[in-house]
Amino acid sequence: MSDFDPNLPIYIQINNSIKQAIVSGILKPGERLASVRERAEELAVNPNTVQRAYQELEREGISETRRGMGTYIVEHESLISSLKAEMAHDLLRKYIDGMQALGFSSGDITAELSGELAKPNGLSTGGKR
Amino acid sequence: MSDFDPNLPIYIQINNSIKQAIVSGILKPGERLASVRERAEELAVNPNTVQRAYQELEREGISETRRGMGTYIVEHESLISSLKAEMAHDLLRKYIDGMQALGFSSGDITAELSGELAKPNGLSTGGKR
Amino acid sequence: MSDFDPNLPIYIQINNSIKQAIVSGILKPGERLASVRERAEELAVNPNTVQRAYQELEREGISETRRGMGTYIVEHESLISSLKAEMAHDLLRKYIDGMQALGFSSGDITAELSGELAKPNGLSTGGKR
Amino acid sequence: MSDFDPNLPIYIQINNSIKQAIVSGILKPGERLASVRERAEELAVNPNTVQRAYQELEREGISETRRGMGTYIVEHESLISSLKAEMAHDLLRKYIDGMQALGFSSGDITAELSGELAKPNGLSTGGKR
DNA sequence: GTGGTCTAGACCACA
DNA sequence: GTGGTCTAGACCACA
Repeated sequence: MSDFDPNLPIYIQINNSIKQAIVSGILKPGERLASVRERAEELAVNPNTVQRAYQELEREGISETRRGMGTYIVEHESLISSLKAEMAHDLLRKYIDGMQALGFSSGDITAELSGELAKPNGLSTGGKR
Repeated sequence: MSDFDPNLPIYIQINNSIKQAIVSGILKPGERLASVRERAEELAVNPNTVQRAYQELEREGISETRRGMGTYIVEHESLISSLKAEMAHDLLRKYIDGMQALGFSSGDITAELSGELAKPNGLSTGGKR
Repeated sequence: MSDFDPNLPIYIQINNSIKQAIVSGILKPGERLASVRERAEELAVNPNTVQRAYQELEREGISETRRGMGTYIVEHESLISSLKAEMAHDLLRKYIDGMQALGFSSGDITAELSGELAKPNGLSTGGKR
Repeated sequence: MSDFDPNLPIYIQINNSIKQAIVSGILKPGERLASVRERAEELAVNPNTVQRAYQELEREGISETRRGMGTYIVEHESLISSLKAEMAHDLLRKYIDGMQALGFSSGDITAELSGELAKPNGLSTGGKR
């Protein structure tokens, strides 16, 4: 999984994937993130890049660094759930606004979604960009 | 309207907004785009940046330039409609994939959309990024 | 025939086509060229562009302007034949040098030519760019 | 070697020379190109101009860039050979079409080539444009 | 160091 | 006026 969108900074894409993992429960509050070096190797990316993603995460209050011990996801339960709501709302608005800019009505927007979800493999097409 | 997302190249954002305008009918096939210099001034951006957006557009077969006369949207009607389908599908997949990465089920995804569209001002919140 | 190579100035392409016409006998020494306006209309090009092509032609000693009468091909017979030799040599060197730069041997270069000329429609493929 | 044909965009000439180098085996698949800045200095040209040449190359599927590491020739062996065929055919058609436009017969065309190749220095006259 | 984007501004071919 | 190319040089993300 080292194919990044070249039009978006990689550190932002890494940061995002971590937030997704937290919100979806793959990473739990209090858990330790992979070390910068481990993660960099996995992603075939320079450690500086992972480092920057972790910094952003900390700035957002989602992780915290413990000297010599690594980076941990914050325990703050409500923060996680509000994060989920915020990210979902962001995705939703991007979808709705984008469709409306293309001239789709509310009915169209709902119909397109239903149609796509009804597809046999509706759950796993393409890649997230 | 000169606020660009700092995480995405400006020329891509300009290119995108033109495609939206075409698909939504604001710009019609055969019509002339604003000149590079005009548009650059409007957007408070360097002419080179607008030109790059126009170049991409031409590479995508959406516009054509007539020497000394300006840049025109191609007449090819079917191209416009396939462009609309492609852009809509892109938005849709980004929404679905994003939601699924957050752990939402198909039901949740539909419910969230309906809820948002039902809001009184459901048609014009936030900004398109 | 108004498809010009966008990477070469149009006036040079017009100038070239006139020289070809002279050398191939389509235009004869002493003959009058089409007026700037006529030619511009035929080529769907701005008169200034044709004008510039004619200027170049005169600079090369191939045509001369007679006030109020138009542009005429020079009578100088030897000039025409030397023009033919020069243009042919130019084409030839471009071909040979290009092929050699690609790593072809003299044998290859001859073989490729023979092969192409032996094709059924070997005399009229593609367009001159 | 910084003399460019003023009638052809410099970035196209640079792009061309790289393709020639690849096809003739001077540059091999997988190899790294000189950096934009290095090449710009060598050619006494602005870095932006070299970059544009590299971009075109990438668009043509001939090179790929690795973030922060440089630009590399693609490994795709067949692409190289088809590139060679395409460039040779282009040169050939330009020669044949040009000669025919001058009124030369197929016999003449072949004869001229043989004559030139038979010259003592037939392998290295003039400059490649 | 390496490529990507952007600005500021010049000059050219063409209309 | 209109797009195309080019220079000079800045700043950014990434290695």
